[in-house]
Amino acid sequence: MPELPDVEVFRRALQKRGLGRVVAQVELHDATRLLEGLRPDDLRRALEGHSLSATARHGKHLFAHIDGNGWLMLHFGMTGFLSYGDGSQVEDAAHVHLVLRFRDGGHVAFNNRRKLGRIGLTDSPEAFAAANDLGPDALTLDADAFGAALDDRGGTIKGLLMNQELMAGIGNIYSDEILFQAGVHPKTVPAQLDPAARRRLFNALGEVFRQAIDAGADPQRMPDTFLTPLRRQKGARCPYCGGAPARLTVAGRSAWFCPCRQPEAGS
DNA sequence: AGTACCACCTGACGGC
DNA sequence: TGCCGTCAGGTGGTAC
Repeated sequence: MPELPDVEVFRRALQKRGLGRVVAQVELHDATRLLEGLRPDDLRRALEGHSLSATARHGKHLFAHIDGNGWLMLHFGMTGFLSYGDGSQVEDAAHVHLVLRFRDGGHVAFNNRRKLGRIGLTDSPEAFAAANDLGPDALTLDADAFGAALDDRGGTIKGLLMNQELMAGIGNIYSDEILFQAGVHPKTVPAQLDPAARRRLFNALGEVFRQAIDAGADPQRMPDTFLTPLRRQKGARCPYCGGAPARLTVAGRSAWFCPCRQPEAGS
């Protein structure tokens, strides 16, 4: 799930349900891999007795400000999400690796089935982004900065969009959706895209993310012009031209696209 | 600079 | 039903 829109939906939920609540207890389960260097005690010391006082997001990373004590960082990998409860009972506990139990009796749980996510502490989201070579959040780019990011770039536009050092937040699913809406083939060489195509991509990025966030990042609630809900669906048809979506491997990932809406450059 | 492949994990799904 | 291969929305290392 977790690309920029998904994480933004998680952030809004945390903002609504976590803000101002005091963490009484930090519970870790089989979380060594997720902590990576951080000791369980560091996390407990940072959080216990403190309230969550703000939320932030940079690309696919979610941050929660710990009142007077730095920031908690969560990265969701391919399978992570947050769940909430008013009581002590944690849903799907087998895949929950971190629980923040609030003083008021409720909790928030970090569910991460495949354990490909990360839990960390940082001085600030900005410091974290800088230390981890993350480019600007994809939703904060303006058209000029986006266009310039394509200059002198080889490889594929799909690979470029997913490069977190250039812009943070776009992953496999949404790179396909942005390319589909913009009518650009995933293997196009970035430097060869003309200004009009760059403008279409920039606009598609903003529109796709805005609409996906509005849909709660749930494919079933996305506009019927979206390709995302049609992935891997037998007999699916392109909502624009009726053609059959196809699959290719691009930049090592599975790319879905519409061959008639997104013709290969030069063809 | 960019890609290919492997690794990390735990499933879900399709074919036989 | 069971077994097996393949694939999965992320990222990091290494090799080319």
